[in-house]
Amino acid sequence: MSTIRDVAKLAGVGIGTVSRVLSGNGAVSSKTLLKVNQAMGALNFTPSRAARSLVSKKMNTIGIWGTETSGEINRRTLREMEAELKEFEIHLIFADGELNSSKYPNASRQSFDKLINKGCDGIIIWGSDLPALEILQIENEFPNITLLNNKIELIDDKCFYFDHYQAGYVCGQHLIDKGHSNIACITGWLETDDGNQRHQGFLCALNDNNTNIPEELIFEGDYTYRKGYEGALSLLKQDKPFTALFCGNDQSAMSAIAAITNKGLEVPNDISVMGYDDMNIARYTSPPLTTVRIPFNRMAISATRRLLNLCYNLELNIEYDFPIQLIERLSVKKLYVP
Amino acid sequence: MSTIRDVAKLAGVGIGTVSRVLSGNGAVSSKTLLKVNQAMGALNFTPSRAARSLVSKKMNTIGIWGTETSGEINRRTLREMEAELKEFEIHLIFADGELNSSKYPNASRQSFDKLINKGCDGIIIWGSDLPALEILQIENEFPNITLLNNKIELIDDKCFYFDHYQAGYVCGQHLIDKGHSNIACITGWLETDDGNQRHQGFLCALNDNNTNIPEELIFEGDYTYRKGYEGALSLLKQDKPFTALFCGNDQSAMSAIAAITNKGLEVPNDISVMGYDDMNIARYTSPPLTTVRIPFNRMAISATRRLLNLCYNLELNIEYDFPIQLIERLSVKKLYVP
DNA sequence: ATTACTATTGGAACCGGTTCCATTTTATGT
DNA sequence: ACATAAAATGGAACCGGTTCCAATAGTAAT
Repeated sequence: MSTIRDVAKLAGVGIGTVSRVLSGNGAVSSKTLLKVNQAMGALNFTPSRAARSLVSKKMNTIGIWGTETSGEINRRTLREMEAELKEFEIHLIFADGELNSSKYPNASRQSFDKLINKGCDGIIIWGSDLPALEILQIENEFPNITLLNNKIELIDDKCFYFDHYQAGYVCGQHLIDKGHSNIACITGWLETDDGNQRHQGFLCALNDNNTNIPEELIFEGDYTYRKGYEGALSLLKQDKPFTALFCGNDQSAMSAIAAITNKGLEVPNDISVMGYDDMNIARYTSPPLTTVRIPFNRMAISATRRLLNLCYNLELNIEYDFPIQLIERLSVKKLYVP
Repeated sequence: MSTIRDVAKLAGVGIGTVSRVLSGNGAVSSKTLLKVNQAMGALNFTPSRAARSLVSKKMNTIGIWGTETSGEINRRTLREMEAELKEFEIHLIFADGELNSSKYPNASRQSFDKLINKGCDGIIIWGSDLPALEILQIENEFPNITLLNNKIELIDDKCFYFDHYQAGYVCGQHLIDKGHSNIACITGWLETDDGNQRHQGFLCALNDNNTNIPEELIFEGDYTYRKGYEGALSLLKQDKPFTALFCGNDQSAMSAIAAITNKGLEVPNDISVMGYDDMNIARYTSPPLTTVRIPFNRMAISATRRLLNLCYNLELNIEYDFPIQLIERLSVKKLYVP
């Protein structure tokens, strides 16, 4: 609990000098530097975050806002962000994601206001829970934000997103390339932008290959295990047979596989299944899951760094381009086409 | 950005009065109360966390330390803790769990010191990564800690753990009750206390029923999908046939099922598999997973509340007893015993 | 009306840093 | 050696709250 004044007294210098040593800014002679460092060591001195924040008007804390902070992928990502911030002694806090803006129209603004005012220096908005207009308003009065997995043209330099449209296209094309023409799908959550994009990209790939997918074989999911399971059962009940199923994420793909298997059918012999995300478990399912890998960590790191640059006038490196990767395993089978 | 002095000026009162209104402590006449509240509203005043922390010497932040902050179960739990803390406007931060004390002998102490000194008012130590002795030392100079999923006799009132021994016993007994006598297992991570306990409890149940499990049918896992998969393959390669497999957690159970299925065997007809944790996905696997549910959320909430009580002199309700729940699904089959 | 006591109120001092300026010390040039 | 510029240093003032005490207003009792 020693203060800068204790250090100054022990070292026989003024408090300004100690402060200079701490920040490394002003000029300090090597002799005094040594004295001060010794004193700090002897007193086990650590500067008070609170006092620093009070004068610097920086909380050295950034917040994350959004409901997408669940899911295995996202947790892995949070870890990476933590690591990135630790170096700068910045804290990461969550800004409750339960407040869904559609359910509580004003809740999001309120929780933002709280954060913005005194809680943290910047916010990473994860996902597209908030309407673009609202985000733009927020950005206007509070420019220290960064978007992760969301895209708004007007503030493109603060957006770190992935081309889900293209990835969806790759998935569709892959199933076509494997000889499938009767294809079903369980979409992601279509109320989110990325869920929509990957679905559109997927449909476009089919269309470009003169394959069309009947309405009955499109099941609207929401990324959960539950909808994956129910979706597969529902699709199987339709009259239209299909040989391949594209799912909006790995979770629904996994439970869809379970449903198919429980119905006595075999993956991939009867039905090929393709996922999206490449979760850890994807390689340990039965059969191992063909999926597409999103470089989520790199996106998150860049979003974090951009925010650090904004908040603390740093110039950390950032990337905006995130290539996808098709991961072929065994859940998609090549159809023999006569 | 308005301060308490701005509010005082606008309301025509002294700063002390505003402070009294803020804290709700001192006596304030209803007239002034109204004036001050109006002024605060007009200025959109929010008190500065930094200034408050500086004088109160509380950071209004608590930390989580431990490698166990991964895994679906744990993430769900973190959410609950967040919610609990939000009410008190306390922030939750992570104290890097990568620093494994065995890998970096001093790293844990160092990162603790940092946190303790100025970072946060209390710490929840999650899991048993740190040796008990070290925890006791820490507790000695820094009493604001709480243990989650770890037990140390001397500070039992700060420990919130689950009786994994008993749960392991229940699992063993369940397999026995279902008529199995040739049982294999893929353990959890035996270097952790809870992994060990559930294994011992499991063995004890078998032993109490005059069933013994040969060395070759015990595969030492580590909770990962990978070890579950490899473990199942390795066990199948042994010469000893078995009809049931107990896994240290759901993740390894799931990948074990995948391995068994990939080898052309059927769960539960050829081999019954039992998990441990009851992850979300457990009911959507094929077959749905028989497992045991740990009331982790409730444990975490109590650990959090206990810490709040310690740090901020509150008296929130706490519970210490956490019953388990056997969740029977379809991955364990009743054997016909002649 | 006066006294005695209680309820309100204002604001100085403080928490532990940073900033900035006046002052002192040291270095450089002639 | 002396003038002068440059480097190093000390500490007051400040950030925005809380705490505490002296001062003032209000109330009841005599």
